[in-house]
Amino acid sequence: MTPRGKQTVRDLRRSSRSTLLRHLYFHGPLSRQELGTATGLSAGSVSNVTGELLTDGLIEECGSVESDGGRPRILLRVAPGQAHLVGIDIGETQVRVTLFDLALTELASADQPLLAAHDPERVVRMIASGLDQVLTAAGVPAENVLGIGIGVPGIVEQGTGADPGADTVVYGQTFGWDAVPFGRMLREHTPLPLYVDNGAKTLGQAEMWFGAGRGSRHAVVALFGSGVGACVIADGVRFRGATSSAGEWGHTKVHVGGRPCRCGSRGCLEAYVGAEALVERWDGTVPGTSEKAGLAALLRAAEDGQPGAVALLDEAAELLGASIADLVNLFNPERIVIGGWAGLLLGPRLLPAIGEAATRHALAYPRSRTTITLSDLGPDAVTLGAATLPLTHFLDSGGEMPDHLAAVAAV
Amino acid sequence: MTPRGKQTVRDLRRSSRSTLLRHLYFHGPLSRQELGTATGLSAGSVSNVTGELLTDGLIEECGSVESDGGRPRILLRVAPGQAHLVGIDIGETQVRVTLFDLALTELASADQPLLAAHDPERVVRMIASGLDQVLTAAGVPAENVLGIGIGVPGIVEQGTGADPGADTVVYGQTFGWDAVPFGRMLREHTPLPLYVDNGAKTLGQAEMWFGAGRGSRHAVVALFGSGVGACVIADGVRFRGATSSAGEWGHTKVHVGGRPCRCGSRGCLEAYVGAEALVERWDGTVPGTSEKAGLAALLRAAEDGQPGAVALLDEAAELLGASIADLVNLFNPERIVIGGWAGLLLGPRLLPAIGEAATRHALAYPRSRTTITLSDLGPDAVTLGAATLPLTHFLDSGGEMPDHLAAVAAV
DNA sequence: AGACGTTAAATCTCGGCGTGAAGTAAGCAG
DNA sequence: CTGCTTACTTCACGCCGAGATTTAACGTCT
Repeated sequence: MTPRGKQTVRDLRRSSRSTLLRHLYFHGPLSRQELGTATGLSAGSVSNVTGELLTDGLIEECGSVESDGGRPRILLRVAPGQAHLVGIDIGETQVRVTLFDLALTELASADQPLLAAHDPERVVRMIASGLDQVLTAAGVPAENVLGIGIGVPGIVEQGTGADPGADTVVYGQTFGWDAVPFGRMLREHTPLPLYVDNGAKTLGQAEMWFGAGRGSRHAVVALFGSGVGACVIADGVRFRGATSSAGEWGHTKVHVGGRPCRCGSRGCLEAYVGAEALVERWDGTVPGTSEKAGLAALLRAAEDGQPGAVALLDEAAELLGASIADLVNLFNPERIVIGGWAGLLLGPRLLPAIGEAATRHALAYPRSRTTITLSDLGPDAVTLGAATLPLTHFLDSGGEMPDHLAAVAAV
Repeated sequence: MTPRGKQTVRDLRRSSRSTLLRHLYFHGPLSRQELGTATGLSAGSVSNVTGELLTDGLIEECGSVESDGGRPRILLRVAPGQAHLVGIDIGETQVRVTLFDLALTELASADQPLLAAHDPERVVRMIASGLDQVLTAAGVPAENVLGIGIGVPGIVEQGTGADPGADTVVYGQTFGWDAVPFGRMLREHTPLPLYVDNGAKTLGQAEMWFGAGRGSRHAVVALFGSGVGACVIADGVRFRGATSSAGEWGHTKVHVGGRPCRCGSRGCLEAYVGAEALVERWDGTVPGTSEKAGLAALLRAAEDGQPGAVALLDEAAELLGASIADLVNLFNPERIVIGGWAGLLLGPRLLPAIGEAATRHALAYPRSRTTITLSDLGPDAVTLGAATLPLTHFLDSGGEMPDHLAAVAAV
């Protein structure tokens, strides 16, 4: 059933390198000693592997800590400037390209407005020029970039071949993208490794690494914006499903046959509590026109005690709670994180009611093992999460520098 | 984020053994040659490892196939009688204990009726006596049994220690079991390795190994009986969630605030389409009394064109389709298998309508990648699926014979 | 200052692994 | 019986991690 590939003795080394690199990355500077006890590797192997990583320049010594009378421990850490990462957020209104170092501190950013036209070719050109901008701004040569992570709207079908990023196909209903060969188009502009995923999913990744999901292995990051989405993490890994489209929470039904939804079905969660739907139901605004202002107005009205607004938000909390209860029943997560701009805006007011509704609607046992919290990440989380895609690959491979260097040089 | 443990060079051998054993198990008799090309191992290693497995008695030679003029290929297969497995189904009305050989052919079975009293202590004693019965009936010594897989109703919290099966705790609302230390109680009667899981989940396992889920890596087995449950398989592995209770599909909402459900919430799927609910809505029968007959009567009435019955079944198909659409959106499976006794009974009539409703309610892209089929397993699938639990462990470990032999001998 | 104890890290030996090449076994055709 | 083809086995090699041993780097005590 689960055919794990064969392994040679060299894979052991890769695995050791990966384990040590990962541990150093997430648990700060550590001595070889601590590294050994933490990872279970013998002191000899730690010495051996760290020596290799040191000569590769992937890690570096950084000070020492005295030990009770003996030789001091030398601390090791991942060398942050040895390699770089690019995270890209293709949003509804702009394309944002950010360059990070290995420690994911931001080095340079380039925003480009994306008004009416969402022509794929145009977006790709904007990415290419943004890439140029951030690299020259930070003075980082392209061959130092481990890879480019991109968060796009819509469903992303991952490639499977030797260059999977270049085979990525995007189905973005909001952009009118239907089976756009996004990876292939990008590949014509850059030889760097490409990692494309849904923007909500990269946001979820950021939340798991640096936000409210930190420390949990099973979580659902619920994203509440114009639409509603979710990113499911199972056992520390994003749940993708057969074609990477798992987690489309917004079109789960809360009232079968109820309000019509833009997806063509009726009674979807999004048709009730998506920001677009809420604003429309509140003041009849035409969809798409300044949702953020409309939602803020709805929130102010509710805080002023206006009955219609209060009722609308109460209903939203009830439905969100019930639908979160579905997530609890189906995924049994340790934690549910509510994010997205609408979630951040309404969260402080709605969270207690949502939690209470979830308790009423979910099975008692899994609900008791779940906490529901608000996201605590800023607006740049999508690019950050996108950058974790190549970073994950880097750590998994034990710090393998991609062999695109030659390709970059050749271009 | 994903700390994979360290590995020593000996783990390689375990991995190779597991790969070969697995491949032989699922892809029938094969020659060493074919085994090598299929698994990617070199011919030398295949010879080496198969030699080891042969002397361990785990595999055996079985005939040969001529090759075009050259030395004939010697076929290898897993030795079916070398070890045995026990699968147990704790149902609403009986406890069934079945002994299998390694090829999962049934050797002996013992049924014991379980009427009103579902006292855990009594159930454990019935298991112990059933175990004795099947072992003596088949003449298999206890130390030949690799382990005991048990499907129980309710939520199962897996243990984590050195003897995880013995730390299993069961929360079975239908049986009135609240945090029953089921594993510990069983451990007092047998030293054999224990593997406990929810009965619906073991049924799902059986479906994936031998039923309609065969060949898919991402699937949802939807179980439709008195209640409604599901078993989610992601990438060939059962999706457990944080506390093994993932997949509680029956209490997802189809109409928030709708019909009251026995779980305490309202509008759950189970409150509309569970067999108990259907029968009650059809003829007002008190819950629990001969649901199967009631459901069959409902089906006959619908086939006779009785409007109430037709409407009820049409609504059930619509709701099931909508809720299956939720599963498609959230889990993005390749296949959805509808099983359970009620599913088998109503399936032939409802399947077209369910599929059509699912298409209307799910997102187009993931829906187009999913097929919805009926289960094709018999009523003994729960024990079969339960037996796959120790079998999976056996294959994963590369054919490790548990060291409980000493313990068995000592008892 | 120098010897000593203590702890950290490097080095070395050892058994074990899978690969790939070379060698052997087992059938068939002429 | 010879030669050919194919299946399998054996073996040298490079590499791995564990564990023991050695070296390094400090504080402290005399």
